[in-house]
Amino acid sequence: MMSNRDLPPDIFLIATGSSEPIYRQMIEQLRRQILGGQVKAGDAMPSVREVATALGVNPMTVSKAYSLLEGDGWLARRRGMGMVVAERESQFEQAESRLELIRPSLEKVALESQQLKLQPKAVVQLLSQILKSG
Amino acid sequence: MMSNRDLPPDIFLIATGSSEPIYRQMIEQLRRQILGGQVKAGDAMPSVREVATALGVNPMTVSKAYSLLEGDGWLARRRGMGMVVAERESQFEQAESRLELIRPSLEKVALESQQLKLQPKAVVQLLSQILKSG
Amino acid sequence: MMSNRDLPPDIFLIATGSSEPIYRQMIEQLRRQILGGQVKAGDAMPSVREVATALGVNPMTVSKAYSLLEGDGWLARRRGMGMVVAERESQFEQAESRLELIRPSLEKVALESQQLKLQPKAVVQLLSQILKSG
Amino acid sequence: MMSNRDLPPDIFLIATGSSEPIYRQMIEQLRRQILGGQVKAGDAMPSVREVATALGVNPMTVSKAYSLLEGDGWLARRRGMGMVVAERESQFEQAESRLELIRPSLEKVALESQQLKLQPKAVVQLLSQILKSG
DNA sequence: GTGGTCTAGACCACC
DNA sequence: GTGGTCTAGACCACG
Repeated sequence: MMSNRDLPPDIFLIATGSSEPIYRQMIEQLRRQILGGQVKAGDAMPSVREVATALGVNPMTVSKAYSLLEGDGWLARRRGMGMVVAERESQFEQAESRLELIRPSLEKVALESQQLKLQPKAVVQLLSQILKSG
Repeated sequence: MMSNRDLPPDIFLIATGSSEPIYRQMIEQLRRQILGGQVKAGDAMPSVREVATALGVNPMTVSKAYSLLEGDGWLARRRGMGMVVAERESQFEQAESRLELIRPSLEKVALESQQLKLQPKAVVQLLSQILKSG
Repeated sequence: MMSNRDLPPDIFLIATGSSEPIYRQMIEQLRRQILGGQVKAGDAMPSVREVATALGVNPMTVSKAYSLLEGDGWLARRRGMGMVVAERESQFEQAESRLELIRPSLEKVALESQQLKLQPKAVVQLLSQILKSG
Repeated sequence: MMSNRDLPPDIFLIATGSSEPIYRQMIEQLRRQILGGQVKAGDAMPSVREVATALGVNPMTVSKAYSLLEGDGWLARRRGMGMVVAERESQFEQAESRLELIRPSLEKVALESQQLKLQPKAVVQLLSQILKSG
């Protein structure tokens, strides 16, 4: 099934203070929103200029993010008509595969917990609480 | 209570592939090991040169990590005799305070989970499993 | 000798994925078909609208290709009756001249072969094979 | 086997007149030189600034080429020490695989030949001649 | 010294 | 209107 919505520029939430580059934040956010199903294949991305003014960043920064997303097959260019979310082999859409994508962050948590000598139970409880409140 | 062990160079585990700077990895790891109690006040740090060769990184990188750790009061310089883990006010040693140090990593997990539309329960289970196996 | 066929819209084969602009692909293809004799002076071109819908491209793109072909004397406009393939001085119709038109593509092949350190013989054989199978 | 030469800036030959973007020319050239064996894994790339001044282009243009090559696994970053040609799974190093890389250009030749109604034999001969003279 | 990021502004090709 | 490319120049992080 193919979606054809026009996505608004505010699909991106940029933390200008973060040390993570703006274009990287955009890439990661869109990837997760595609994998999470909030954004679907066929959806029309907001134009580079639109996003740039909405976020208050340079158009080239947005363009860089779009280009890299295109290079990795997440977006497709429609010449002279902007970009759309690309059709993807659905292998990653499975819930199990998505769960695997969170593993690296969880392993980071595990390493830090161990070095802080924290009780596993306490860490798990804190995560549960954060997940519920979010 | 004062410890006087000579710490080995392999207290540091560096992921050269990671995007996190090497000196930052070293800082965070030592901090957590001090807070976790694996490394104690009075322990003698391995020399810059020793660590550099063991890890295969630039001595200046190790030196930078040591200097920053000294600047934050985690290490103390003993003239001509290398560095030792510093005495600290025990405020951070409480388990509750240590638990707070893991919160940022957990919040990152929460954000990613939400964007991947993962079941909180599944994420929590996966973390439990990783914590047990580690 | 003057031909008066109505050419079908599928004389154009467009690779939308290619980096070469659509209008450029159309121009090159028609030029080669005229030079190769598949398309003859007097043949009636399909209308802009016809081609656009058949190929799924923007009518303006087709129109641009037609205009440029007209500007170079490959097509002629008959008021109110669409475009026809123009009469040309036959200088290019000679086989030797046509052969020269393939030279740039061959030189590209030669450069790539050299950088890939391929055996000239192997490249020539592969081309022979492709030409036979096509 | 690992090479450790310092590559000169003139491994790149840029046609500023070409419609192909500079950074793309650089990417394609380096890829072919790696596949052809002229440039080997472990070779140190000339610095961005060095290449930029040698070619008379903007450092960001060179940087873009390097970044994309890194993203595709052709180059590896050594933090603070420049870039090196990356180790690759040797699957592409086989002569047969390299030969396949020339196929798209040959198919383009075949299409053009057909539309120009050229004799396959004449095309093959012309290619042979160009390959010998190059 | 190295590469990375971002900005500002210009120009181009395509539709 | 769309995205792509390039320049010039600044600043930063890393080693």
